[in-house]
Amino acid sequence: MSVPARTTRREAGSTRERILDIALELFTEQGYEKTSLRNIAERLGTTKAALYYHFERKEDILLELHLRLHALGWDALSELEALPDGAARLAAWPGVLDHFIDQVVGNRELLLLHQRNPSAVEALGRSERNQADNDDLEARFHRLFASEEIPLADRVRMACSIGATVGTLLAPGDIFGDVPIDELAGLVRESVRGLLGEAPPG
Amino acid sequence: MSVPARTTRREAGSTRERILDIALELFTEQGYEKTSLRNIAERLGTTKAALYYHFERKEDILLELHLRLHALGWDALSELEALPDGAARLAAWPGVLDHFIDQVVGNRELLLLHQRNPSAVEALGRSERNQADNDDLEARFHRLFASEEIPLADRVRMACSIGATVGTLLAPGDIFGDVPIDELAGLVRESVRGLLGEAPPG
DNA sequence: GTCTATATTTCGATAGAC
DNA sequence: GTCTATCGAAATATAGAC
Repeated sequence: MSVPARTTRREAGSTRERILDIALELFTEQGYEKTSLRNIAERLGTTKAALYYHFERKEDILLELHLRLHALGWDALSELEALPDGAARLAAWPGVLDHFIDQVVGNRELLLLHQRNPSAVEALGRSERNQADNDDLEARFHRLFASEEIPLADRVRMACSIGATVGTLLAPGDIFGDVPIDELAGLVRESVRGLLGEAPPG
Repeated sequence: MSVPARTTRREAGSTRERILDIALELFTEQGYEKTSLRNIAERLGTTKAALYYHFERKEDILLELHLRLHALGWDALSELEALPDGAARLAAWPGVLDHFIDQVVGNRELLLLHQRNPSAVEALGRSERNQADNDDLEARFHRLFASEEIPLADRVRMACSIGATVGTLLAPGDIFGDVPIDELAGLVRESVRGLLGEAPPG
């Protein structure tokens, strides 16, 4: 590995970390493909070639950012799978979702990066060393939503609650005016509770 | 204009239309930037240069697809603004959302294109002749969700219902197993009704 | 309307000095 | 760790024959 051993533990203002910060911002704003290394280097106040000391390839910058969200997904799934089976798991959903909402608020930028660059992130999983991890995560996720031990109607409600959360909390800019993110999160929590609380008519 | 006048009215299997079909598919699968004109030409069974007879620039292919969704957004907003003000508009929301769900199902591919290529679509609006239209649409949309004539909690519920709908109905592949899209739409309808029907506790 | 050939630009990546 | 200089590939776009 040519990755410098010194920066393995994250130092706050390290160059490596500054690159990741800038990349996160530019990838999200302009898109991964439209963001050139020259683009990143300019904002960092250095040259394109300097970046190659810290990352072997452009892809590796995106990969490192991806892995940080990947770890969160891993935790979230473990939390779900630790719950009891069937109806009991469904009953525990509101609590899980509360935690999920906190995670969305706390990792808004990382989630936006993924939401706005789905193709680039998927390309990572297809041609990388971490393909195994990725496939595993996807399989576990699929097992949760395709399994018939929970009625389809309830699985759809679970999906709707996720869609409502990310769709609203990741909504661009100040859609609602300048409402603080925490107040918004609280309102989403209440809204989604209504979604989960009722049985289907008939 | 070098655009051929003949294809102004859409002929079913015209080359122009076949290009748009292929582009829609490839842009969505691989992303707009990663899809080269050579890529499109190959699947069409022709050459890169031939595409330039039908479209002046690559951007124009995306633009035409964008305008088709743009028109739908225009209609949707007009429908909303035709409703009475304030609380009455909120009361009419469930009916509006029913229509919206139908539109999402009926235009799934176009919506996926936009969902998966936000940066490319935004770039269209910044440097194009249709910037005025785009800004207008955005302003009207913002007016709806930032206006204080509807309580914030209710606006959040409106946003959540949209997020739940697109998040679930545009979910990749067969998340729930192979459930027909119409059945899924019905379940989303019921789920979201629960979201809108309840008043916040306290 | 479609072709071959080519101009032009930009990007990711490398080499080697300091 | 960062620099200058450059390579090589790939993309958009154009020119002009058919």
